[in-house]
Amino acid sequence: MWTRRCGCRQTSRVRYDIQESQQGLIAVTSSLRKPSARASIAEYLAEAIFAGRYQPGDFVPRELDLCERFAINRSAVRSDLRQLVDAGIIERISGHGSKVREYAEWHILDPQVTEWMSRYAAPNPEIQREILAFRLDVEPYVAMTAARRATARDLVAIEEAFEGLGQNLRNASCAEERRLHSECDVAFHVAIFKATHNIVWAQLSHILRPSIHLLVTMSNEHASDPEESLERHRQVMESIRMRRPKEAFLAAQAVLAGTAEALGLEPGASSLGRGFELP
Amino acid sequence: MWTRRCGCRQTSRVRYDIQESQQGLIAVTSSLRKPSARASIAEYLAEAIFAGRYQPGDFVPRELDLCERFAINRSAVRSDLRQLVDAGIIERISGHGSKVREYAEWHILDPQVTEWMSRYAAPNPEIQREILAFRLDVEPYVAMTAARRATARDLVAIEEAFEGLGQNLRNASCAEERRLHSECDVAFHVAIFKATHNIVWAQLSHILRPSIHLLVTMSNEHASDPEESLERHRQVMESIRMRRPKEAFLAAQAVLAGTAEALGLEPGASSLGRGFELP
DNA sequence: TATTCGCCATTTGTTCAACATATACTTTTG
DNA sequence: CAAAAGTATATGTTGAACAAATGGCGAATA
Repeated sequence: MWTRRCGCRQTSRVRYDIQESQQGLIAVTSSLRKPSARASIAEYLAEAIFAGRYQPGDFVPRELDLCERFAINRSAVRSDLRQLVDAGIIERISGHGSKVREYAEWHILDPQVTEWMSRYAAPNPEIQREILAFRLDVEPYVAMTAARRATARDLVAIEEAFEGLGQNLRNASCAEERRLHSECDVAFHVAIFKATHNIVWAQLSHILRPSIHLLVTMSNEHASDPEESLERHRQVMESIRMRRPKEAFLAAQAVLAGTAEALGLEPGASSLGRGFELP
Repeated sequence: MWTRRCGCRQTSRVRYDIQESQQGLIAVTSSLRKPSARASIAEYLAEAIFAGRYQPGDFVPRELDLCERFAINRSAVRSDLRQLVDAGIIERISGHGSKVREYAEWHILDPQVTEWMSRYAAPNPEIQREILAFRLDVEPYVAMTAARRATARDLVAIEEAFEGLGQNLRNASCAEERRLHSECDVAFHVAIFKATHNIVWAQLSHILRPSIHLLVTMSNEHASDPEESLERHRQVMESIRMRRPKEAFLAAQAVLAGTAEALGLEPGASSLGRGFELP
């Protein structure tokens, strides 16, 4: 007779719910309420990997173990693992296991990956610094382009985000307020990328998310003048509205200057910015 | 009794091999030799979608149909469809079908997607033009950055690609030669992106593939002077070697100028290039 | 007549079972 | 001692059945 090794009975499901919460997992769905919305293994593993509990070269638990831990069948586990493979995060070696790939091989431009990065923030600081360096490179130019091409509709999006930025600025104490502020910050920059009316730039806006999120988190500690930051954002917005590309370039640089410092990156290291006499 | 609706016998498998080849599919593996390397449904659908046979809003065949056509089981089909979902190309609607998403929603920065784009080329020309516009925006700056940061090892990669570019330049008649030339062209530009030593830029190098591929295809018709193009590439390489950022910027612009014209994009439209007095 | 409710067909989502294949380690045998 | 054979363990593939979601059709109803 073949003894079951994967499928789990309802009893064991409850058992694992408890077991996992002791290990500090992300919230496992209250399985009794809505059994359809199953806990995503991809989500769990992404969190674990981004947090560094599994590092490049490590092997994540094998399929059958994940089946047990999450009281789920193998097909579902494999489906979720597939997502990590498509994201370039893990590599499946037949007959051996699933290995975490090197950071450089991750598809960090994939929206799903950037979402994980912002959600489970502070992945390895190295990638964060790379992304911020990239932002320092391109954002001034993106703002400049937006100043040339932005339509009225684009301005609406930018302005709405800016308004939200101002409203959620005051009481940065509560967590919810901070989250909203972060959202608006992201929305503001994304709206500018979209205003370039180029599909590549627009998609690149996704990679801002993690670094902006990290920045908002850090700015709580360093606590630079929020009023000043808001004013700098306003400068960017106004320059775009007035169709003044050069001013937009400078204003965007100013916005990033402070944030770069907070992360220990000097603005002068910008690869695109140097070598030019600014207009 | 439950009648089988998905799984197919070996007989039906042969049947579909023939049927599909009549429709001009990509080569279906000679199923008798190596049954392990199964025909990828993802590959087939990607080709069909990129070729425009399924357009945004259309529904691709349902799972069971794909099972039949490719003589494969449903799990495999679902696994492959998952890949297209992760690429943002299709959207699965429970109980309805799998719909092709709008071009703007595709994850065109995903390496897998860019590979499909270059392989099955000529997706919608719109995206191609967007990508080239993006290249016009950033490549000069990337070359400039590379000129500052390139190591000796980076130069080796750049030079090797350049050598291959020269060797496969002469007889552009045969398809294999053209393919090699295209490969080297990609390798050359990718090496420069890598030389920036920024993970984001390095990954962005993937999006070169489709536009370079298209360019090589078109250059067969327009037939601009290949010697001249090679010389321009050499200029970029030398500028990077000599650590002359400004020259690298200009040389890269020159390389792209001709290619832009071939695609009906004026270099002056570059969003990053304008507004500055070049050094 | 128009509208809403509920049934039904279709299609994707989940689960379970069994076997095939690839890889690493171990044991056997020359 | 080394090469070959075998074994343990993991992922890969296949097949079957059921569950859930969606859309459309039709009947009951205001």
